[in-house]
Amino acid sequence: MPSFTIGQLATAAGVNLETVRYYERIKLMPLPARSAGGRRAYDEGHIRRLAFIRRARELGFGIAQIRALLALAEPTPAPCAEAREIAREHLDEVRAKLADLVKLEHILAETVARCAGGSAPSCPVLDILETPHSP
Amino acid sequence: MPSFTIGQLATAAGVNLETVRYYERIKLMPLPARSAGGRRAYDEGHIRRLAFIRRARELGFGIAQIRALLALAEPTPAPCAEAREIAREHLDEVRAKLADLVKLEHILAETVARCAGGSAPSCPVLDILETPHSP
DNA sequence: CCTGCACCCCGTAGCGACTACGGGTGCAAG
DNA sequence: CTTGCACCCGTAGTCGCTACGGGGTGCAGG
Repeated sequence: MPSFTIGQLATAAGVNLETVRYYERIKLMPLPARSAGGRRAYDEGHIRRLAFIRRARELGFGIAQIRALLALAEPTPAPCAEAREIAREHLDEVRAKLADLVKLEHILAETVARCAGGSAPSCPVLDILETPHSP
Repeated sequence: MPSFTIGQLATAAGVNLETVRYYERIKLMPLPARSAGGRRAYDEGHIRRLAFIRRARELGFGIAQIRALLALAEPTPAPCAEAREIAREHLDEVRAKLADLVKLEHILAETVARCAGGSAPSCPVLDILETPHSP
């Protein structure tokens, strides 16, 4: 039975060590066994769970969503519809953010481009900030 | 000499009242005059400054960047080049986020689409998260 | 005049998702 | 045995607000 320290677990899953302790505090990771000296002892199950969490975070899922996904991953009977629903909601959020960011990119790019001409009497960057609502 | 309460200022600039007090605490907004009863008394200059801040926040500038932009906006002959530089850096950040979000959208959309077929033996959503085993 | 109400005062704590700090301890190599 | 790293723990800081609670102020209606 191979056992891992928190540092080994963190490295294996590609997560900051402090973050592992944080996940333990918020009960996203279970309390592991302890060595004689009081150190956390993890197994491969923990590594897989933490890797799952890390991947989900990379994909922008929130902690609450990850909790739900982990709960679905546990029991066997077809949770696919529920998992899809969580992912679909998240996708909607991502698309909304994306749309906002695209608009923002246009405004900023245009403003910066207008600035490139040299020393105008007034600065387009400051101008756009002094003007209420999008041009 | 028209004078405004904090509530009027907040409404005029389209900002939450508590946010105005927060901006005062972090010295983004100056300490205003006070009425006999101890209430904050603002003028149009404050409204313009707060509106500028709000617009910059809408465009995703951070507080530190806004501080820099406000410093540039204050002296009369605005050094346009410096303002452009701040905006250009911010644009780079926005574009980086945008690129990440686009990738994310693809992965999620594809995953959710694969799920739509009905009750598959394994769930694509959980699969992509690299299905771990019981915790 | 008095009451009721909206508005304002202030300090503090909470959000999400970590990250950092500081002082103390376990363990293995030299 | 001693060095030095990895780990232990609790707490506080990050960003940009938002909420809460227990008061005080100012003004209109009765």
